[in-house]
Amino acid sequence: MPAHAQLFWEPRKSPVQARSAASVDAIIEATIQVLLKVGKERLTTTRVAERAGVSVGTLYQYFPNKSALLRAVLRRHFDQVLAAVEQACREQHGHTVEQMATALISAFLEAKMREPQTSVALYSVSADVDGAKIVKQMVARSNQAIVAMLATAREPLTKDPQLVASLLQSAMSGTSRQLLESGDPEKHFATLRDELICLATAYLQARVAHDSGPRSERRETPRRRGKTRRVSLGMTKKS
Amino acid sequence: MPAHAQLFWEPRKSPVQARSAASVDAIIEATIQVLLKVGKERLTTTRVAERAGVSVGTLYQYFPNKSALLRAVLRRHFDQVLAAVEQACREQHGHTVEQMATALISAFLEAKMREPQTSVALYSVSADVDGAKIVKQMVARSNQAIVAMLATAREPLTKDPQLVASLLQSAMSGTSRQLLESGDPEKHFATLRDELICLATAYLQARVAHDSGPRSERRETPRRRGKTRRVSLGMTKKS
DNA sequence: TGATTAGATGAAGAAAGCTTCAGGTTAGGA
DNA sequence: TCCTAACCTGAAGCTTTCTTCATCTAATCA
Repeated sequence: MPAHAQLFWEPRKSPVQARSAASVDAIIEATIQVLLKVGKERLTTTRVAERAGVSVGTLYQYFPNKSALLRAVLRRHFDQVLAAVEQACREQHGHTVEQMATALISAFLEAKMREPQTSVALYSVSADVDGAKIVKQMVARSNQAIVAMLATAREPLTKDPQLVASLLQSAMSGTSRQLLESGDPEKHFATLRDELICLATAYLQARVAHDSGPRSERRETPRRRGKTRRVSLGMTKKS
Repeated sequence: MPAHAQLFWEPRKSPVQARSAASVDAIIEATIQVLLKVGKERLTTTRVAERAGVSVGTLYQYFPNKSALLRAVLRRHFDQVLAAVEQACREQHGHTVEQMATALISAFLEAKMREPQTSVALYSVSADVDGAKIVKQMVARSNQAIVAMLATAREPLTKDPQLVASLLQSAMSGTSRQLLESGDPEKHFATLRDELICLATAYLQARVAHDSGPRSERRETPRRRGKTRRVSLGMTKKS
């Protein structure tokens, strides 16, 4: 019985020597490569191991099972996107909602599109590993960042910031998914991004001061800039 | 060799007698029930068959394999949602964009939420069966309907209708997904729906010609409009 | 250098589920 | 009634992948 806490989840063993850390990384990298090469259906732990240049046994020394491995890959991916979003939000404190929308959406989409193939492949993986749970955590943190940013907007929001952030989030994920699965993400990237920015901006400006009318309030159309495209993903909190 | 065209895809055999037609339906129904009861991972063809009250052999008489069965279930689900969307779009011809947004979103969300559990479960199924392909077809048809509707709007669009429809679509799917996976869809339904309507309306109005003075019928809320800030991040797009 | 722990290996055990097919039933026309 | 086609049955073959574990090698430290 090993001494190190042997919890039955994620990393089975924590790297102590350098080589092991290298293995873990190689394994995760290999997983993505195998995924892209043979697809989710034919991704086996053995294949991943050999691609990583280690044996299956080694793989199982760091990941209790295939599922955990896949989850680790997912987490790493989302972490990268989240980091981009959080940074963008931080940088926009005190700006206008339009600037915020632009920065937020640009950062998000760009992060998601850094490796389109991978992003797409991970959608399918997500379903096999309760990815929804991971996504939920990420979305929660992402929402936090967005809410914090919106709170500092030049124009004060009239609506529950959580709700607004949630909608933005939904619109972003929806659009990015649509984009990624459109067959040729690169091609529509700029168009969709600009249109999404327009959408977000219009929405935010509709949720800014100018009265407390519940909704459906007729608002003058926001300044037009950028083009828009898709939407998706949402996150609700108890109001 | 059977006489009936034995193409190697979807329905393996077409019902001739009444009992077989009943079987097909029972099988699809059973699939959903098993899915909800034991989850995607433990859904087996045998289990589906016994739940449907037939034998596995019968199942395989109508579906070439498990995948095709799942695809059939997916299709049926999407068809229902699509039907709701198409009807709503048809009914809104000639109305204002706000009315359109309201009707479209209400119809879509309501259809998706008719059986929340099922909708959620199908997300995971989708990944195992190239659901993206099916979704793509559905989205295409849905987009058609939306574009056709927008073309008749009281306020003419200034942007590529396809693009606008696409964004709306993305925003809707994104939000509905968020809603469904939020743990308690019922609870946030109304809130998210209304907010999404606000978002869509704001967006559409931003994509409408604001200069055409002709009576626009909608005029309430003569609030002060213009503090439109100028801020322009490098975003100049060529129209 | 020797002892001890970390890390690596990979053949093989074990489990499962998909799919088939040879043969039995039922419906409906002649 | 008889016959044929449509339809149903379900045990078992077949394939495949996950995961283990006894054993070996490489570091680290005294």
